[in-house]
Amino acid sequence: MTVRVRFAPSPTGYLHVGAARTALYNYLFAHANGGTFILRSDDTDRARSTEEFQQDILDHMMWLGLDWDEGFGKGGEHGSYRQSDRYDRYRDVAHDLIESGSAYYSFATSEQLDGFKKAAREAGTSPAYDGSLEPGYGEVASRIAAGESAVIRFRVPRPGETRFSDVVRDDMVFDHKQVDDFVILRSDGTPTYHLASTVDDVDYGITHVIRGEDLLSSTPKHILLTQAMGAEPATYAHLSLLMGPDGKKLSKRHGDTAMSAYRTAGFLPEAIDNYLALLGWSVGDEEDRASMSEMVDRFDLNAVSKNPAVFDTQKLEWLNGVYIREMGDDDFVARTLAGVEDDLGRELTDDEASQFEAMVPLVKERTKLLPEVADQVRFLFTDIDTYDEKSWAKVMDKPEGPVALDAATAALSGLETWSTETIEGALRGVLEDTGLNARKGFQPVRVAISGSTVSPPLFESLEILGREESLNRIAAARSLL
RNA sequence: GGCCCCGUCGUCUAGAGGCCUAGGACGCCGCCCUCUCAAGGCGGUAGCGUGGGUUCAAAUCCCAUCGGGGCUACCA
Repeated sequence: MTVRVRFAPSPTGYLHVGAARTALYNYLFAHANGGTFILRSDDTDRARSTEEFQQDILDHMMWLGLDWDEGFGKGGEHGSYRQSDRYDRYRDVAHDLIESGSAYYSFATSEQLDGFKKAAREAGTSPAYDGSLEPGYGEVASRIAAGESAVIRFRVPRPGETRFSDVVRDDMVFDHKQVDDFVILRSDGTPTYHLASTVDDVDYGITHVIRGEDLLSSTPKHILLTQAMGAEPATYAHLSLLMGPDGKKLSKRHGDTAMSAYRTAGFLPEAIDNYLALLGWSVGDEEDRASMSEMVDRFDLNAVSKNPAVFDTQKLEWLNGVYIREMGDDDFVARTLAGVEDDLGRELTDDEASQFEAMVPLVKERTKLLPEVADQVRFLFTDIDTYDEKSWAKVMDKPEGPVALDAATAALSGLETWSTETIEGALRGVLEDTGLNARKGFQPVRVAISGSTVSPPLFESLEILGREESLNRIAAARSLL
């Protein structure tokens, strides 16, 4: 049997990190088993679905490298893979189900239903609607004939129970007393999620449904529906939910849940994929690092954890730093140059681009998030007209400030060749001459050329900045003392 | 309220009766390296929710309890 899995987000919001994790696990499972990963658009909630959300989901799936083999935007044997294009099919199924007695027209009003649920709650019994509020056969026929609108409900066989073996949760059993005669077709003729999703899973030959635990209690409905259609239910796997730092389901109020926020914050897709895999699965025995292909090789749905996982940004940042450090210099430039230019508000000249490239190895290991790059190299491309206040106070407004700058100027201006080695030699000489320790002797120079006590390594920075500019900056700072 | 799921360091996890005086990773703390900041190296901190069983032996099995979460829509 060829594995066919699907990720079926509703375009009612931006791609959420939790949804991205579900997509990733589907992707890993498909690839680990030589299967097909399908993307579907479950847009039956026409009021809340938008093209913008749909596009955001697509964009970020691609960005994360979660490319799909078949489905939305890519096509396949099953049309557009967009549910709103298949209303006729769902309606047909709903009516077939009425024919076969598995569903019925329901006239119960929401007031009646509320009363039913309230009574059940007070009595401490199951609040699941059992169809007991419906009119008799004859009346249904005449009311339909009279054109009265009704909803179509699935008739849950009672008594009874549905059993299934969930890949991550093992044996599950649901008493039908607890499951509603749920609506499959709304009064306006559009399908509900339960119907559309189940019909598609059947029609598309989905073999494994890997989704969030929030759908666990709906699974009996889907299985019952599938069986009523005369089909074999898929294998289900329900992933635990992602939690916020407060232990509650991860949501907007925990800050950023939209994948786009992480993208703009400067996270790498590789790092996010790796991190998301860690949330509910162990990538290796003593290692948390794994590339997509390594994850594909090792992925085992049975080994996925049942525990809900807290989304911890700190570890994500650490991983991001790891990936940045491992990136090739060229790749690093490609991914950060635009951000640097954006920060400057202009393009870099060829000479400046060379300076930037020279700085890359130094900057790479000091970067956790991409936008931090601009902060580190900005001093190369802009005049230092303001110095960081604390930095200035800490090293310049001290007796060693002018001493260090004067000595550095003397030592540096006499240099024949301007290189990291000669610069270091000259400045080390300053230490001996002035008796200052390295910290006191070097920090004033650092502030003079970069504006701050924190910068990339000093000697290299001086070399890259160039002799003339370096000496000018030291002189400018000195004149302020 | 009803039904369902889950419960190992602060966080993510390894652990499927003796290999566990519970391992790894992030974080945090300290030391080293060092021109700042990082990175790196070394060391440390911290956990089996609780109470009963079963067993020669339990983080691992059973029961109860407590705690957290999900669902309970003509949303998905």
